[in-house]
Amino acid sequence: MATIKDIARVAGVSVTTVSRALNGYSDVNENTRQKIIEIAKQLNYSPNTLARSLVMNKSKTIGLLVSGLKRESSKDNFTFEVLAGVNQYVGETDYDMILFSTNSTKQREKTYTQLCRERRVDGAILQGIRIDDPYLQEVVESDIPCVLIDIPIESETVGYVTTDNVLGAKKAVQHLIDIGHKNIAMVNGYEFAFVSQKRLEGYRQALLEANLPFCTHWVVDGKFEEEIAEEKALKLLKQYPEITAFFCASDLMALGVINAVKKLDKSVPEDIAVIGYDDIFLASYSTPALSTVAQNIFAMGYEAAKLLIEMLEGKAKSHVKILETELKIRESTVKNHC
Amino acid sequence: MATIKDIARVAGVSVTTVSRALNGYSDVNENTRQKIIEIAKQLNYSPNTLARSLVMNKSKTIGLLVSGLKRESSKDNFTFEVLAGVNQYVGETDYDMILFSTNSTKQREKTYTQLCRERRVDGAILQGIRIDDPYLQEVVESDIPCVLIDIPIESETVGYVTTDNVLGAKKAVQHLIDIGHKNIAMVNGYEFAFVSQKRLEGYRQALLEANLPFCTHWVVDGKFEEEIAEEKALKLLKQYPEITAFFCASDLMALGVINAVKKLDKSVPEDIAVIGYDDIFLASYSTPALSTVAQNIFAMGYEAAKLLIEMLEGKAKSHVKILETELKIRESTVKNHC
DNA sequence: AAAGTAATCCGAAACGTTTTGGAGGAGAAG
DNA sequence: CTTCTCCTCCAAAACGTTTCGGATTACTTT
Repeated sequence: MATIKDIARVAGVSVTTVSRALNGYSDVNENTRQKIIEIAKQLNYSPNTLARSLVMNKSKTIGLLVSGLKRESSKDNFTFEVLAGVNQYVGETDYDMILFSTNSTKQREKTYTQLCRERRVDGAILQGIRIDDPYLQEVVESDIPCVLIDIPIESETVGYVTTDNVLGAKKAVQHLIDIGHKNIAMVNGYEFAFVSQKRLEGYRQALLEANLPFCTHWVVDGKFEEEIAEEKALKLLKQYPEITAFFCASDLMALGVINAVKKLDKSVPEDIAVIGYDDIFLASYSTPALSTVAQNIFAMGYEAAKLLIEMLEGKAKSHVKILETELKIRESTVKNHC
Repeated sequence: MATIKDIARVAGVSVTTVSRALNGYSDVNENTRQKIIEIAKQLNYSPNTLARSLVMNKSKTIGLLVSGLKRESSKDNFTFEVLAGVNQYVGETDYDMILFSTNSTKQREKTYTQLCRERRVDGAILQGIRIDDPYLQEVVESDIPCVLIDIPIESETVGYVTTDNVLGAKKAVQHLIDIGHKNIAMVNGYEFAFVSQKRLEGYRQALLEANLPFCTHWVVDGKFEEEIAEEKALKLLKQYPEITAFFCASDLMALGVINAVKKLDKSVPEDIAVIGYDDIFLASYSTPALSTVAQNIFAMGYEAAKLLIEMLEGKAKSHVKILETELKIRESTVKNHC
């Protein structure tokens, strides 16, 4: 493969000149530059990024660290959409993306930090990492610039992007209230999840502002899983028949709740209204079509990449980016006739 | 960041010895080795992959070239599952994966080959590239080892993985025949797609073996799109009311066909049976649940990565891998009572 | 005692770039 | 004629590794 040396030899100049010509420095004569470019083309020259990175001490590469890259995770394509978003922005720059995933058989006992350091990525984006993952601490404490998705940690080298979960939840619950519901239960995700805490807060706020009582017994954790949500909702409905609406912290769980309702021979939305969160693909296809709070996950990936690269280039004004959500009203919520 | 030199200095040996110690060569005393390893740990040493790659002339990196990494492609999560599969296998080795996508704004006018050469990937996997994409030719003609997904090209440096599309289609159509259908139409993808050609072949074989007529008017192209399939099916049903079953080259198109049937106030599967191809996530969730030919797309990614890395290490026996498909019978096909 | 062998180590070159600190020459200004 | 400035170029060092071809020492074998 042709190198800069080959070009230098053919052009009868030094490697320095070739390097500077190709990189657009001004201290090389325009004629020489053209000649060099021409020769480079003829020799089908591609610069060796490895060598360049080595000497420049930066690789123009960012790492995407995910943990949800398993077969099963295609149900909610959260991971995929983040990835697509990151990829989109990265493609608009001269950076490339390298993918690290934990679900590798742990035979290679390497931490994220080691992977990042070895591959000399300039920065990293972390997605799907649990808040209690020891690696999270490690990465955050290392000097590798990184941006987190849906985990609010901020420092000199760390930023994050998330959505306005409080407001999103609030809008959903307010919608339920608007259409006449007064007894609204919530199926949350799980206690330690940042988004769960925020969505609970939104739920609470909406109730309080409408002068409705907030009752902790009406809030259950569904662990973001369809089956668990179904089970919990079933219990709740049996115990508190006055409940007429559910706010769920994920669409998948909302589908579970709908199943529960059906099992009791009631129907959605006539007897019980259900609203989800996420706007996964399935939401618009299920029957009844699911009302939900849409998060633009693609945008989260995009913004995460943007933020990271801005940080790397030293032109990030802020280290956090909060995206908006959008209420999507479909068939699973409708005016309450009670 | 600590380098091999730092270790050498502290240990009082040469860099050569450190390198050889760390890489497990036998010509270094076990005591020295232990001391070196100890020091390496203390200094929190991580090898610089860039430098290593540069001198070894291989990067232990493979490139995944996809074209379908757009927001919209989350409907059929083909791309995602391939990626997950590739990632899975790669994670089991000491390789890493770097992602290239064409949907980058073309401001960076670089071809795949250039990207691969610049980043010095050892090999590449291509997915979602159209058979008439000029880059395909370029990559295949270059000396970069690569494996293609669903494109049957084979050479010294090129391999591919695909599923047995002829057999898959045949099984689907035979199933329709088994349950009593005689007038079976097909909605294919598009003419130049390799898989479309094969599935058509399977359709034809099944008909012939059952002594049913093969009629080209009953085969239409839906371009793998839901709406187009719906439209074409509508026309077909109006023109040939004797049709009682559809074999579709993708699940998405099958959903379109079901819509068409509904528009004519007929029902699936009672009036018209429909079978799809792919087994996308939606297939099992739609009503009626869609019978289909399942492809293990995750496995395709996995096997592609496996094949590529075997090729790179010179221990690939064959350059092609053909995976099996599985017929999944759900609600959209049922015994024909006509 | 000489020669051979095995174990352990090391110097230096190489990989392909970028960058630093000038060098050489031509023309302009004094 | 001398000095300055500008333009164009270059030699060499540096980045962090691996590897080739010995070199040294100690021990065995003749």
